[in-house]
Amino acid sequence: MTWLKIDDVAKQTGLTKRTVRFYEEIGLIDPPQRSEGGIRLYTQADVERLKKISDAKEVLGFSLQELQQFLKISESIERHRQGYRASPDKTGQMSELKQMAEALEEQLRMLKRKIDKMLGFQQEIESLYAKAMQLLENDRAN
Amino acid sequence: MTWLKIDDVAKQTGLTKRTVRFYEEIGLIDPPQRSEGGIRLYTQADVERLKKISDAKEVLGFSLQELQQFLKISESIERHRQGYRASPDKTGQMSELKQMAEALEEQLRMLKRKIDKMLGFQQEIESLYAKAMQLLENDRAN
DNA sequence: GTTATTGTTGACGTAAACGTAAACTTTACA
DNA sequence: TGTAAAGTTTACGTTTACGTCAACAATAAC
Repeated sequence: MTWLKIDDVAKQTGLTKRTVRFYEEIGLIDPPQRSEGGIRLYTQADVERLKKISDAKEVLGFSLQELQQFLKISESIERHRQGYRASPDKTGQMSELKQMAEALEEQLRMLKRKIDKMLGFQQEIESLYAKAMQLLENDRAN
Repeated sequence: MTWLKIDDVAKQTGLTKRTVRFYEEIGLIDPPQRSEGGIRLYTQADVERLKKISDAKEVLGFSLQELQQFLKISESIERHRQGYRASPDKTGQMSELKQMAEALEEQLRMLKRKIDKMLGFQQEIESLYAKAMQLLENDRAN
């Protein structure tokens, strides 16, 4: 296992060291391993998770709170899947799962709306770009 | 011409009255007409512009500064098109236009990247949703 | 083995994007 | 025409998401 220190992580993710520590502070990522002296040691998996978080934040426009929510949902479903929490509380699990499913449906609706609007903007920008090019060509013709 | 007051605008756009005034304050929208007594009077066009701004902010994740930049580009191109600024400074106009075109290309690249990542997330969420449904069905079978 | 890096924990600072409260004016309407 | 509702400005408050010291500890490099 090859360990990474916070500066490597920062370089690989594009986040700052401060941000990485901050994400740990607010519980967005689990506290990583530590060296004897107390220095944070990350794995490549940690880096991937951070990359994903960074992407999700940038692309989906999620706040860090929403991201926490979303990550909790994913993990909860994975946990259910792996049979963890074979708790006696069947009914509780069921209603929990239903809530997750509803939340996911909501996310999907949101995403689709956003993608649609993005495609709309893309069209618009392309049209603007075409107009700009046309103007430039007209000028060139003189 | 039928005038709208700020509360109507707020309701139509989904923004708050404070936000509408704030956008005016920072120059994101032009100051609207005023009544004799000094009350802001908006047109439907103002509402549409605000809706667009709101969409762009939400969907593109632009900061208000970036939005200003973007709006300036659109307007600048429209102005060029309509022959406004038939200024004697040909060369200046050209290089301005070139800059706009480059900025637009940059925006397009960014948009495409975002759309791609969004589609990726959509896949992922759909897969999560499928897993959740499967779990629910398994439970139902008991 | 001693410096130069790099890391750690506080703690306070800050920019963006509004929210909120106060004090006052303008409109709407019964 | 008087009063409630809606609007205005001014100004300070708040939340989010980090940035930026400072003071000290641990590693790395020579």
